Amino acid sequence: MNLSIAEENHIKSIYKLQEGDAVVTTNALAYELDTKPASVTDMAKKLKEKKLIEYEKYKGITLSADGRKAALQIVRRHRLWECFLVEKLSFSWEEVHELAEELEHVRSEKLTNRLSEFLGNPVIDPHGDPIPDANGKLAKPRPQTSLDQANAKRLVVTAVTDQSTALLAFLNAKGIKLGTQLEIMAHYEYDNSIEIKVKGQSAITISEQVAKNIMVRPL
Amino acid sequence: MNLSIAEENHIKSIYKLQEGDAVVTTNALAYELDTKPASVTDMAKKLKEKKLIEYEKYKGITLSADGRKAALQIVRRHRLWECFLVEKLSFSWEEVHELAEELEHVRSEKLTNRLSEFLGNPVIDPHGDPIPDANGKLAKPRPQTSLDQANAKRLVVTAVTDQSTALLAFLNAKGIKLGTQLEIMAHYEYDNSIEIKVKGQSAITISEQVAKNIMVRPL
DNA sequence: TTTATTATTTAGATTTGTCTAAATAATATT
DNA sequence: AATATTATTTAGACAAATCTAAATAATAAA
Repeated sequence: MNLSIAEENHIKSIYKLQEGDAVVTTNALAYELDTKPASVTDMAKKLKEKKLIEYEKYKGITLSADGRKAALQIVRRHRLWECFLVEKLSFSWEEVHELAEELEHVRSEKLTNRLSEFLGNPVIDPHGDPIPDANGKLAKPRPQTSLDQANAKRLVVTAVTDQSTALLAFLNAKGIKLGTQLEIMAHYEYDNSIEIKVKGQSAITISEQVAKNIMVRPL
Repeated sequence: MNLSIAEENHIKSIYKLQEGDAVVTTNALAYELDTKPASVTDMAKKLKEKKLIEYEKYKGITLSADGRKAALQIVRRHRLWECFLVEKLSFSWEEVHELAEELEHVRSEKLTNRLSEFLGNPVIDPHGDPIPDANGKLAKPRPQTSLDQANAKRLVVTAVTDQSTALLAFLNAKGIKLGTQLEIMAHYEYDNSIEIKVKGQSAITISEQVAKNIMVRPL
């Protein structure tokens, strides 16, 4: 099955919005892809024709087994390129998403597998997201909670759920990245902000919104 | 100036066919791009509009200064990716062209420059072609002749002019690559075939057609 | 349960890049 | 120089991916 870039992008976004099994709505997908609902409807018909999604008028979209397989390949490529950019070309965390967005569309299995090997077959990308293997299998995620709900005192950053450039740049400025060790100093009930100490730095206070998007596990 | 993939491919092929200053014909370009002459005419109008080429009806095409600059950037990306694929991902000589053809369209200067740095700022690619630097400057090519016209006995392979998979696979099978040392044993007048000894191997005979596409310089 | 609101789809248009077939220009041949 | 051949362009069509505006379905509110 040879997918166009537009088709791949739709498949990938459906996968992202589905989060397991949820039905994806036309509007949500249009918003995610920065297009119009009418365009999504058009594409949905095409992808249904190709048996990559299940879709009935007005009933929303889910990936078929084939669609999920395709999505995992795209995600694999995306995350491997992110690793490459960060580890080999010294790009910072927040810069890599857009570039990986382009590189992911080079659909060569051989290239993908060689790249993976070159990187030491990593299983998580620089944002902490798991990288599907050549068969599309995801490493089972280690238990993690968002920082605002963590109860342990000493924690390690394992992922960031909002990958907007703004948040990633903020975290970068504060010296917070994957694997960074944190210590919770205080919770402020008033606005649910949290005071944390980043290992080797002085304490800072972060908003609830930021805390919600930082995933951690106990050290 | 933001070029589409189709526009970039046209620019690149014009650059390739121009070889310095020659005028490129509609038919030649169509053949090179595996499209139809009518399509080339359409694109020529568009590229002229964008001031990337000089073009008058029935008079053929040449690159403008801007067009040449754009072409050199594309060529730079293409050749850097070829280096990456061969040196870092252990692809063989003849496999990399198609992949680089896709990777070259990721138009990020930062990525290109970081990649170049990562590779040690190479000045020739795995086929022996020079890699333009960030300003589009080409290393001046060292004096070289095709193997069928060489007069020295002992030679080094510096480039291959026909990059068809067939030829590259042939050379690969015979253990001939960039930097390979050759010794000319005999010329056969009958069909202009040449007997050569590849360093460390027994002698082989190659056709005139092959010899014409292997560039060498005296050892 | 009507009515209002929101979500989704349809119909028809647009852009990009391509094509075929026909027309025209340039070049080669007699 | 007239004619034949080849190269190039034009005209009109098509597919992919998108859009806007209007129509319809689903859902929420009165």
